[in-house]
Amino acid sequence: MVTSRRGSAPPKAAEAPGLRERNKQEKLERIREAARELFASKGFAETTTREIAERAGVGTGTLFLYARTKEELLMLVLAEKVEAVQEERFRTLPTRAPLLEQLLHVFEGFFRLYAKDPALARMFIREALFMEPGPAGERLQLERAFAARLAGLVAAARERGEVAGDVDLEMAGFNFFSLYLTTLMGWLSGALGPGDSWRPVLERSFALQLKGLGPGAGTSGGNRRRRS
Amino acid sequence: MVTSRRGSAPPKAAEAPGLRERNKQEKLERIREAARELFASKGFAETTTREIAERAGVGTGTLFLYARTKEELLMLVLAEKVEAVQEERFRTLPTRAPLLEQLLHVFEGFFRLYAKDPALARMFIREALFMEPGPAGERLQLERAFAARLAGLVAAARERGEVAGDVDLEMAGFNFFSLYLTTLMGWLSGALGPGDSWRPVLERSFALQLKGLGPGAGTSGGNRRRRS
DNA sequence: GCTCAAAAATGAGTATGCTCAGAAAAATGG
DNA sequence: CCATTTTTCTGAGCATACTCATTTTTGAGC
Repeated sequence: MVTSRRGSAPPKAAEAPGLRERNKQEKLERIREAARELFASKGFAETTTREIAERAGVGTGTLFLYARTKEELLMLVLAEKVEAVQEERFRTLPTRAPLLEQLLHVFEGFFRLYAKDPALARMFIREALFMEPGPAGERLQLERAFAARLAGLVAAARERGEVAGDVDLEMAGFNFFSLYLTTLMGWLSGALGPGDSWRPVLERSFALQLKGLGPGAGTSGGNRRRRS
Repeated sequence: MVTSRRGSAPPKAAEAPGLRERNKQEKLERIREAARELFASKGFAETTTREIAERAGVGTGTLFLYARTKEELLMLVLAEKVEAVQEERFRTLPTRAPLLEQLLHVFEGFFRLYAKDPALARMFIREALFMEPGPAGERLQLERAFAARLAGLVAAARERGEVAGDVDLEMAGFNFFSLYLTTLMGWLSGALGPGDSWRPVLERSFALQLKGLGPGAGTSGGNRRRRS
């Protein structure tokens, strides 16, 4: 038998970290942390990749083994948090509340996250929307999965009788996602007026999607106005 | 009075080209043309600013007096065309057709334009959405103006009785713009399946916005289904 | 025409994202 | 324990977007 100096942990196939893999994970974490700190303190454009490498204690070239571009470093930093927020929001969903309220509950999480550093968030959204898909088409998967979850909310609302039986669930999910995304971009660009709140805008946008434009609809939202 | 050598054209305040202004316009046009040709033949990333400068017959530094960044060169090339398409589409609007048809008429123009070079179009949309506003906030103005025109279409439809009297016109314009934008981005990213058509997607998305989700709505689109 | 101030153009220089040939480190095998 | 192969790391170097001190051009007053 080969002498293994620290015999305590023979590598098992199922969960064999292996020195190599462990080092890689550690390095990735150091890079992530360095990027997070620098982006937060100096901003994205003002941070150089060399700084990040130095702070993470790796060579400048090494950085680009873990992220193909500077923008991917930003993804590394934020994608994690976005996913966490998504999970948390669906976990704490008020399952008995009306659809509109549920949707606002979900999206509020994202707005709150992005509010912490709107400039950085803006860069992140820009990248998330337009990044070239890697070997696997990761980027699209995430959006699709999210739209599907929204469709799930609509499906549940249909069960409750809040929604007509013949609506296309996938399309409904897509539409809500779309309205959210555009509102978010406008908000991050300061187009809603500086410091203005996203909430009433998103709420009215969603309400209009729920109610529709047709003259047949009418009373769903509450206040109707006189025809001129 | 000052001696003006070619006395035929004393500079008038209203429309005084002036040698300076004329040269500037000419140079801008040369730059625009050079950028257009190179972007079209080699792609955006593969084209260097030096190439554009050389082809336009100006110094490399001069380029950045006319466009602050390489991306603004792309705006220079495409914004013009987008505006032209917008005008043309509203001019040829089928004023008696239903709202859905009118909307598709307008947006078809954009999709057709972008279809000529989807990769370039993608870069353009990316820039148009996320460019820092210059001294004046040009970028936002354009989108607002466009959304306002859409709101105008909805207003006209309301006159015709196609749309309920109590809908928020501005919000309706915003929602249609939003649905268009997201569909466009998905299409340009190839998320609708490669070579797939944008039309049915956009049509269904708009139809859902017109009809709404509520169980009260029903008959607007035509075919209604029984509740299960 | 000549002089001079203002505007515009220039291209050598700078900063920085990213590459790649070679070095170092880890696994593998005897 | 050493030899060999495979994987990972590295930083000098490259490409190129953009800057800025200097030069050139324009137009007005005399």
